[in-house]
Amino acid sequence: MREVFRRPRGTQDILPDQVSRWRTVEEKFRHWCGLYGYWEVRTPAFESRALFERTVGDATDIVEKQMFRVGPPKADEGRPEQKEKEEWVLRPEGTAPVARAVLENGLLSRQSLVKLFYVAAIFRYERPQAGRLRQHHQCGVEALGSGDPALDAEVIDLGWNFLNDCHIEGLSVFLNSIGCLQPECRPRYRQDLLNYFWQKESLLCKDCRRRLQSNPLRILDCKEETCQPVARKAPKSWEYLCPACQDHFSRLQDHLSGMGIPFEIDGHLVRGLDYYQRTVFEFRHMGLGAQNTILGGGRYDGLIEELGGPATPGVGFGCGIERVLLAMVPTPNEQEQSAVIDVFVAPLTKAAQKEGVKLLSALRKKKIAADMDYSEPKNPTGTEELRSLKGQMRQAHKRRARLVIIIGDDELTRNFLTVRDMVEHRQWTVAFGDAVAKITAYILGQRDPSLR
RNA sequence: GCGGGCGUAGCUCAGCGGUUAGAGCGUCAGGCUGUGGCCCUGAAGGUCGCGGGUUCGAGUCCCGUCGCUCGCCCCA
Repeated sequence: MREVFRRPRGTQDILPDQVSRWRTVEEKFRHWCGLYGYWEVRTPAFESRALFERTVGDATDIVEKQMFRVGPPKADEGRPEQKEKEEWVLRPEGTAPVARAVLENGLLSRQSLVKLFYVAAIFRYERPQAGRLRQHHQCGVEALGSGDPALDAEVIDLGWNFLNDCHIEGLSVFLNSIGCLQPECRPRYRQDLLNYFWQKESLLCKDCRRRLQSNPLRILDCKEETCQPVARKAPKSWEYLCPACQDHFSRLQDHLSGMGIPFEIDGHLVRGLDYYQRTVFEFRHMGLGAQNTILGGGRYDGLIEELGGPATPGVGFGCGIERVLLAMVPTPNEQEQSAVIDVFVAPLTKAAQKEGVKLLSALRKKKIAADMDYSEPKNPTGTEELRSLKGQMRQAHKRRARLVIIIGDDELTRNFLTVRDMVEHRQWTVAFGDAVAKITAYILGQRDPSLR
């Protein structure tokens, strides 16, 4: 094979036979969001690099090495008069852009609680593997303006119902609280954790030693064999929660229990993004391989403030659509959803094709799904021949057309059309003049038998 | 950034170091005049990812390279 253009590493072409699966997931998500009172928002695919540095955290992997940079065109690159000193990146996550949009457009000055959802492409420069791509798609929700744990519960409940509606089996909910920024809460915990890990430094992997400086909470999460036992015996975050965080956490658990959502406390669940406070959660699916988190989220009460707005609490989650698709049990009829058409027009000569094309257009205007064969004759010069009737009938059958309209010399000279019902194996003729009306009526009658 | 596996037709894959590299599916055409599903026949389609090496001889062995894939890291 000659050299061809290939899609960029870690991206996917979603071909027609897969698109229906995507649409069902997206439609289910929109449906559930609607029931919970969330409104769709769409933000740009790229944002200021600083937005993510500030919110996600500049010591996180995402900011350190996973952001795709986008810049001005080559011709503009070195120009002194170029004003854009700002750096732009493809969005590596969904929450910060939504928070930015809420703040920038003053949505919270119109109402005290803003509930939004999004479906968006997310970009991260990583080595692809099963369930991990450089461009993936997330559907997510963000609820800003309330710190009530009932709102945390609502968000989790929404995710839970959505994923169950997608027929995902073997889903587990993991929950934790990483406290708040009050001195007696996370900072105190962090300090004790640091003391503990420094004592065990020799037992830690080299990444974790680095994390001692940058992000000690993440050591809890390390999968390295040597770090695991150390992490397991580390102080637990919930033992350090300040009274307010403790109350929040236990009320959330009450709500979830009341909603009948099974969950498990995971003291090692910290999540990689800096903006989280208090609640963090993940929905994991067994049997997805290494990347088994389908949905993840938490509370981010300091985020809006960090962006220069008023102190505003918020909760949300992001859910990986590709991972949902991997986890969904495929329903049998899902594969055979090739487009079914109502009418296939089969002209036998170029003269007949002129009539056929007119008929096609007229039928489609009547909302009848119609098509014909466009394959070019093998001998384009001279002959009047199109594809043989047999060939066209085969096409019609493959397209699962209900009716085939045959137009040949007989039809042309005597002003009628031959109509064949491919299901009932019957055929009849119709005068040219009322062909469109008759065919339309027949198809509508087939679709809804009560019209017959 | 680091490991493992794999690159043969559009797709899924056979192919013990030895002639002109195969199958199934798909595509196209035919099976007497203008009629579909099944069946039968035939055709098109491959520089065996690329480059080097070993050998009388390489799709097959070795090295490199690129790509894909799985895993580590991290995350959805």
